[in-house]
Amino acid sequence: MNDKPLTTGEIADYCHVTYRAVLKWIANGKLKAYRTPGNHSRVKVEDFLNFLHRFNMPVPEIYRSYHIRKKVLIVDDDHNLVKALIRTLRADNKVDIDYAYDGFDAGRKLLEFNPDLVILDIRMPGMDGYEVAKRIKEHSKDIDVKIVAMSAFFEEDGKERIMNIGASCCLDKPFNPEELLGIVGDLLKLNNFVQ
Amino acid sequence: MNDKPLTTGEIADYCHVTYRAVLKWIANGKLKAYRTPGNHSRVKVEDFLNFLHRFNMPVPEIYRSYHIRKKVLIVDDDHNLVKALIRTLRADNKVDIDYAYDGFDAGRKLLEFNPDLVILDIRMPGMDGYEVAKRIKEHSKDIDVKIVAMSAFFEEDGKERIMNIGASCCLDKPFNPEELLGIVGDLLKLNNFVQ
DNA sequence: ATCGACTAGGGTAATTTGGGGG
DNA sequence: TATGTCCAAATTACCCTAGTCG
Repeated sequence: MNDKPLTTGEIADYCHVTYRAVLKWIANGKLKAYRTPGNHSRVKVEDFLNFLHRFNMPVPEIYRSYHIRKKVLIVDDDHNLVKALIRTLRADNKVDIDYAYDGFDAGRKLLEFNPDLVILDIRMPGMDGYEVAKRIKEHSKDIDVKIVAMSAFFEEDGKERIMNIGASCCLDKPFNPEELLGIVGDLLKLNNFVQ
Repeated sequence: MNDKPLTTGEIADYCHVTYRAVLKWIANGKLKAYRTPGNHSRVKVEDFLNFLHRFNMPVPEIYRSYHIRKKVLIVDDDHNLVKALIRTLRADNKVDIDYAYDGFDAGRKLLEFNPDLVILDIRMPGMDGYEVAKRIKEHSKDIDVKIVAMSAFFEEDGKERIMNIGASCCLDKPFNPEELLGIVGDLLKLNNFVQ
């Protein structure tokens, strides 16, 4: 499979427009791209496919079977629990994983790692989980990053509150591996290989 | 062969109307289209030809020999059987395939994938196969989506009932690959070109 | 370093969209 | 109800030259 970054011309061909239009898409932020030192644009296959998906555009034949490997970010201060989560997800081998032990790293990795789903501990020392969830949702207005809220103890209106912010579901600690994999697979639609 | 998506202007020329009329066709759902990020419409050749056929409009010279690839949707909760069906159909390589494991996805993909034929398991947990068949037929009043009913066990009046709803035929599980390919090829007239 | 092919960017033309009203 | 026409705003296409890529 070819995962070589695309030039504006190639994208123009795939989308049946001129490269001039593609440049505009990049310029106004609709299509994410980086630049070579010589100021030419390159687009990662992943970004291109996300773009196509967001605008309901047809996927080129060559990329039909390209499986975008989804990314999961784990945010929890409990190192052992993070390791357990990683073990569970890694055994399934369907997602790429990164983690953060505190709010700062969580914010950094949100941009750097650019996850599709965040497993978020609501109760962490020195960090308001609800606030973090809100930031994630703000950051991802048109990307739709899923949030799976976790906690050993939800205050009485906690679950409702976090769901209102935009979490997809709440899980109690300790977590059930099967349940977790089911939820993650479901949210990321990991079992569809067609289209 | 040219399979580049069409603009409203090109379609207007082919159909001898103004592009304004084409836009209306798209707006009221008669002609399926997608949009560029800049909100311009593009129509896949396949959708254009379906449209022409449905309204008995003449096919432009250039597309006379264009072969529309038919689409088959498999609806069954048995993952292994779905895989077996996909293998069988894929080996024949005459149709595009998608599948759904439950009623929700079946409904979604009916609209999204827009199949020409549905292979439908009548007996699925949490879903009334007859009801699903009825919905498919309602949805496709002027598209005529074919239904191939499948079941490991038809109740005594089951076959009659599903045929009355509009299924084209009934198959027992396990299925016979040759028979399936024969039926699918027959129903979709896979050896004909666009007239 | 040279070459052919491609890309960036500006300016301008052509096309598309949406609304409103024949 | 469907289509043709007029309008302004937006998007895309086409022209050019300079610069980059491989």
